[in-house]
Amino acid sequence: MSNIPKTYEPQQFEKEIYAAWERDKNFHTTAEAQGEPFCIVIPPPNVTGQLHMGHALDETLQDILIRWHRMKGDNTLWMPGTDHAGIATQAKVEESLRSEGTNRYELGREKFLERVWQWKETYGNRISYQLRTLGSSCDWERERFTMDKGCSAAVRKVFVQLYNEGLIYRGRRITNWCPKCNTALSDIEVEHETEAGHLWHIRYPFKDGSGYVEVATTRPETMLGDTGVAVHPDDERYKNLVGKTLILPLVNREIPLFADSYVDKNFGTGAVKVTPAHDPNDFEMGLRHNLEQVKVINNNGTMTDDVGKYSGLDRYECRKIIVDDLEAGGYLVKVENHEHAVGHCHRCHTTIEPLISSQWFVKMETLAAPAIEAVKSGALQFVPERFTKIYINWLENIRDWCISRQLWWGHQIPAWYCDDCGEMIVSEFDVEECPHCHSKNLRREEDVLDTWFSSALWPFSTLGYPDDTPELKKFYPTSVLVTGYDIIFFWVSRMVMMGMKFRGEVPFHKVFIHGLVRDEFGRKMSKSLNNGVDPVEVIEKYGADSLRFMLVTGNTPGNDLRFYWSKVESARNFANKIWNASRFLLMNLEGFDKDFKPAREDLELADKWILRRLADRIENVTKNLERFELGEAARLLYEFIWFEFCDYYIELTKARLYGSDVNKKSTALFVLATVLESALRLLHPFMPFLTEVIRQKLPNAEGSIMLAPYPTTAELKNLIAEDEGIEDAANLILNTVKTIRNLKSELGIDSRKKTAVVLKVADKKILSENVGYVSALAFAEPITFAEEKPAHAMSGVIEGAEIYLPLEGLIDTEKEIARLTKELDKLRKGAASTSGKLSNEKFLSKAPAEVVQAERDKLAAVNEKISSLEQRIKQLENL
RNA sequence: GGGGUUGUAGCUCAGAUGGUUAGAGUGCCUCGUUGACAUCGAGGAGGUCACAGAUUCGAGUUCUGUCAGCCCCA
Repeated sequence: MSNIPKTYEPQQFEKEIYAAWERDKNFHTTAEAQGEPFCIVIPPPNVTGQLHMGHALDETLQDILIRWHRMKGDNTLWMPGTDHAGIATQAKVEESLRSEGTNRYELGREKFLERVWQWKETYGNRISYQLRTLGSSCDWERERFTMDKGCSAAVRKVFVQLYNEGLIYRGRRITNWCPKCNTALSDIEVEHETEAGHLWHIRYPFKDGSGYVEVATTRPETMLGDTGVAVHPDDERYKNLVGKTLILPLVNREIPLFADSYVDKNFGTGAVKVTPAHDPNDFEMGLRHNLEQVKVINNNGTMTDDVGKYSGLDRYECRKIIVDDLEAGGYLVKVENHEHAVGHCHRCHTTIEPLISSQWFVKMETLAAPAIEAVKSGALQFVPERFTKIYINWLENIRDWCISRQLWWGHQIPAWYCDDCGEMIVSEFDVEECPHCHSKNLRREEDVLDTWFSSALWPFSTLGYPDDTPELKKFYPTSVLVTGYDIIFFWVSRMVMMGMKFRGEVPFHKVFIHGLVRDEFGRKMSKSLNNGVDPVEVIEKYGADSLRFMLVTGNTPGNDLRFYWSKVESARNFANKIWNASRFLLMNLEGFDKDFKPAREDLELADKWILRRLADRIENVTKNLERFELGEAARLLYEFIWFEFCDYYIELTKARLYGSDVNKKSTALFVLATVLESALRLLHPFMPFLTEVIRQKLPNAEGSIMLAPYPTTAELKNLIAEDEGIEDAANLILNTVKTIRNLKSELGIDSRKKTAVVLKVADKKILSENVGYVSALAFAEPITFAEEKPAHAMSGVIEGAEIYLPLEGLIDTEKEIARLTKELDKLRKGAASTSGKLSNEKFLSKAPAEVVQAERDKLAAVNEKISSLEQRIKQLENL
């Protein structure tokens, strides 16, 4: 049996291990395979993007669930793939064109798309390969892309059906326009931020010269497009004035003063200028009151040609000049400071301009209803549950979804316009001839769909839809969706709506929500701050296992976490610990019989104890995995492996390993190997590489660990005896050890220096049978048993034993008395609180019997310790 | 304005369904390298669980309010 190198160097094996898994098709499954289906579809990363910490977290959580289920024996499928990310990808290619001194319009649509596909080919695989370095066990043979043939077919089919049912419509509406990205955006792609602005109060004179109305606005430049002034119908100040005509300053347009209950009487002057072409609320009012829509701002954020001297000015430049002109004309009453929410493009952060244009929309209300019901009925569950409310609240207040984008990279909308008869044809298949007038002068709609439209179909398009494939039958609905809370609206809700609509079932049963990975100061990692930590760099330095373990520990579902290099180091140290414990075992296994099986009666207390602890961990790790408490599961494994297995159990086997009794040595080795091997399997979903490498070296462990069964307590049935008292005995021994260590430290004795110990115990059985354990862990030798308290000695009292370090000459009696008195005070306080409870009638009558009994036991034990200490102190005082 | 969330050791965070002496990692202090590991071992200091009420025999945990931070929506 070969051993492993002295230090843990993940760089030496991670790539190789992954390649072997992939080569052996360990990630692949089929619809026909055995087992309960368990399926996760990956949240597709941007095809031309690169791995960031958010992906690393998302992937790690998914891979843990996937590997666990695969080991459990489920038919486990992790569907990988990437997203075409319309705006982001197009922006990158446009940027590269700009550096070449050209642009997409010069190139033309076809050539431009060729360039994007080229771009995708060049960078498109980078993200997939980076996911591999994390250890993600995706079924790569099934990798998909939102613009591949299948996904495109799904998009077309869905679009056409929704259109035919009247759920998709085209309309001239006011939409959020990004002047920089040069496209319309949906409502949720707009981020509102509070900005310090101004409120300009402007006089609008009546045509008949009978005075004026004062309006207040945050955007004076839009006044050029005003076609009315509105007041609240109940506003006494204006009641008699409604219906009169105003003259728009600077423009001299005649506009009506009208009443509409939308107006807030308490805001500004109670009179609001109405610009139907540049404000969504004004647009609605304009429709209600038949107001003209005068567009004064272009798509690129400059003023239109129809506004005289202001034409061509940038919108903010124009604002300044308008204000100056108003002031010069005597129209400006006052300017107030005013904070207000301003919409920004979530991609480029440019201030959004609401503009009227022809766009495509999805009618949401009928689609939202089943998606709400799915959650209310429990068919779909959020983990943690609190996100349910956010989801429902959003769906209940949903507005129609603007799905058209003025981009070229994406799914081009399957609609054609007949230039001869004006007919619009929406069709799943390309159209050559107008079905109405048979003209061939057809123009295809130039707009593409919002990227999220195709992502919304992801859970079934990747499984084969629109074809009715075996995979779709087997794996839909998928089991869990793992994603960040930031895309519940963008993605999760839309998948549920589309899933309900086109499959009649939820796309996934559970949505496991995680938070964001922040930098060490708690800031979002972002390009503009340049504070992102590259996971690839972390993997290169510390290994994927360490990164994964760091990401999953110390975190609860739905909460953000901070990235600290020290946390990665700590995870790496854990890996190193496992590595060295394994190395120790492998070293000792050399030359020993692999097939040795101990008889149950050969097992010592330590063996029984560690096997019990293992069984306990198997149970609790599994329970926490089931509850999606992955951090808690990881913590339990950390504690078990480091503290119980390494710090105690390994130390306790050394006497046998270095002794001459072959049977004893073999027994110890067997238990060591058994426990380590189980622990590796338990840990494998979290740290896949390390566990694989080590397990391959262990005897009786065949094949890849990722295909081995996940540990169950049933495996240990033959080893774990039902004898009572193991836990108590172990506690007595470990407490004795801790006390001796403590006393030695108090005396400044080197922890490894052998020291004589005297024990005074009522029941000698456990300690005398296992005195070797105490000796090994506490470096105590010789250990003797006494009936009397030795006079010159440091002492410690625990439940069931008194411990003495008889070190005449080293003991300062005064100090020792002081130390024991302090200890005594502490115990008395504890006893007082316990007996207080026990003398409380209400406690005795209302608390459950076992709680009362526990308190009684506690008091008895404390009292025993107290009297022992009191005697000891008296004894010392009489010296 | 509505909703959510967080407030526990110097720092970062765990603490299901109320009952532990409130834990871990990291940092700090003391000591320790001949037999797995200094990426380590032994010991230690460090907490009015934001604040105020309420419920309860019993509250870090439940409820109400206050304060502070963060997020989402309007």
